[in-house]
Amino acid sequence: MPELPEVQTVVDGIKPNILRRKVINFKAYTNKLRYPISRSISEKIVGNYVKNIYRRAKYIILDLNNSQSIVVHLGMSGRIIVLKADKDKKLKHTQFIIQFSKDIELQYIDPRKFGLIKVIPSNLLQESKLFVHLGPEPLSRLFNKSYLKKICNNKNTPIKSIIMNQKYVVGIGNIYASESLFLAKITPIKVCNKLTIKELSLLITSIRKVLRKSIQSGGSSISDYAMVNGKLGNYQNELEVYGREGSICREKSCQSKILRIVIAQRSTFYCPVCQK
DNA sequence: ATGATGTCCTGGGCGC
DNA sequence: TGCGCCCAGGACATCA
Repeated sequence: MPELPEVQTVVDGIKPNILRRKVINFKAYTNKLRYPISRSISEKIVGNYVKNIYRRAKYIILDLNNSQSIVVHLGMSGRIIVLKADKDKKLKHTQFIIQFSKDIELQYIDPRKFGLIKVIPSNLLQESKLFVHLGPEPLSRLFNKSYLKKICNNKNTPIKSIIMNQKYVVGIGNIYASESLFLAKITPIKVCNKLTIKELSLLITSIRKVLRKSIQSGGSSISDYAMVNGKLGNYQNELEVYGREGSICREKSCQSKILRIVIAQRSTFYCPVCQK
């Protein structure tokens, strides 16, 4: 499911519900997501209130007043919903619940169990194993053409693999990689050291445009993603190439069909006419 | 060291 | 209706 726009939508959605609320209970319904769920989570978080909520890459971070941070990743199929905690009722595939004061709770729903939850001291987050290899945020100035050019210069990897690699730039997954490359009119198999600085610059602005637009739409609801109130995002209706294999390209006067190929084991969609 | 491949896990959709 | 197969938005470990 969740790439940067979806994670940002979750963060924006839970923020007004739990900011300054106190954690009063933590319950896990599985002992393992991507990693084992530590038994000490409860004692590290219960009784403390939420000071700040933000996103880094595809991680959701809740800073607590005791200098601990709750880190959540949604993996492929993770969702978070905000509920009134009146009935202690777990939904299908809920893997953990965090209860807050004033009867608010977060339920983490994840059928495939590829997500994670970890509590890490706030001041050690950046150097933690989860964060230390992360590249710049795509919406920040650190992600610019000279930076990207340097990365691309001595590699013959397809450009799509570069922009999906969290080491080089974070937040872009399979959907938005295809969408950004379409907007930039660059074919996803193009070897990255063949791209000119101009093309890379256009790719950067395209990535930003696609991500910003999707955030405004509440993300893409494909299969199981929804916003924290259960409403669907809308960006799935805006997708130009992702999931449109065999359909006609939407670019004016282009009659080509959208193709699907596999790059690094992942489905990749593009227009063979518009993208060079 | 880098890039390609396999793997964690479950469910939905399809063809037979 | 049921079974088996393929596919899925992520990210790591492992191997060449």
